Amino acid sequence: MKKSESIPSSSPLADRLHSAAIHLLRSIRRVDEASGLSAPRLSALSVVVFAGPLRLGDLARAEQVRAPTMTRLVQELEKSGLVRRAPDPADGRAMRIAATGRGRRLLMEGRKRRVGELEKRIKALPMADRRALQAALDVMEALAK
Amino acid sequence: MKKSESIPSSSPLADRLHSAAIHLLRSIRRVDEASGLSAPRLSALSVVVFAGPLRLGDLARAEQVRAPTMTRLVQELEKSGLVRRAPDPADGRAMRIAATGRGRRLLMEGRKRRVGELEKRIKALPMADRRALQAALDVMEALAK
DNA sequence: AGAATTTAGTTAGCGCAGCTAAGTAAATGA
DNA sequence: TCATTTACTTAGCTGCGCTAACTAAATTCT
Repeated sequence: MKKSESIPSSSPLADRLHSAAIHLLRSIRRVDEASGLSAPRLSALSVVVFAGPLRLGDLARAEQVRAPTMTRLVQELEKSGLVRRAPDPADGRAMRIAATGRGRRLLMEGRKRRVGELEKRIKALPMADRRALQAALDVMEALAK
Repeated sequence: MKKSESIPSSSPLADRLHSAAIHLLRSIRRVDEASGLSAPRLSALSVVVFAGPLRLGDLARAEQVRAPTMTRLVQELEKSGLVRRAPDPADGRAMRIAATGRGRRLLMEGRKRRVGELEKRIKALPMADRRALQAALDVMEALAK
């Protein structure tokens, strides 16, 4: 999934989009590590921070992973003191996940670093390219369902 | 990294792009599995198919992974009969990786399936959205370096 | 030419993320 | 009330990424 010019024109859009997403994420991974959190943990933490306290199942759905996967992610985040788990007062089976102050802080810093790298590259782009990216984002988010 | 509307405007472009890439890939992963190959294997196979026979190191670089990772990926692809390894006649240390007929065939089918899902969603988009996506792709590929 | 260094790839072994299957406990409902 | 469903956890598997350490070939330097 590399050389887009060698891929015939049958479905190049989907193909290139897929490829671009893979390589974009791979190229950012290094920076992610600087925060001490992996991409999935950072992503989950981000949802907890921005989507407020929420149930584990909802978090799993938001992140498009199964419950056991999210259980483990949350356990690690909790061990690192970034997130707190409390029984849902309304439902004895459920757990409510909330960000701690430290979690909030670390996310912001991590986000700055991680996204800073991307941001740096984006800033180096001509305005037209930036606009193109901007315009495509809503579409991509919709595609990801 | 979910609700873009709750993220302040400091660096929303990079942030949203990152998030969109993550979720896009996650949403495609299921389909990928239908081919029997994981995303990394499919991606590597694709490079071998389209970028012709090439050395393992070059393949690793193209896929932005380290040599040992690529060694393992190639071993699995070879075990599945999708790829052939042969000593490089020009360099006794190097291995040349080439796709087999089966590899080529499977890639095409897999690509159709995998990308077919994306394609389906893309086809459902208004023309303007498709154009926006198209325009952003070159930019994204450049960003991924 | 011969020794030292560099380069290509492999092996070993680790951490982490995804999954399914199976279990517990609480909620729902017949 | 008893059965079923739902929410989460535990156990255990596969696979991908990495680094460190190794072998062997190529290259470089006397």
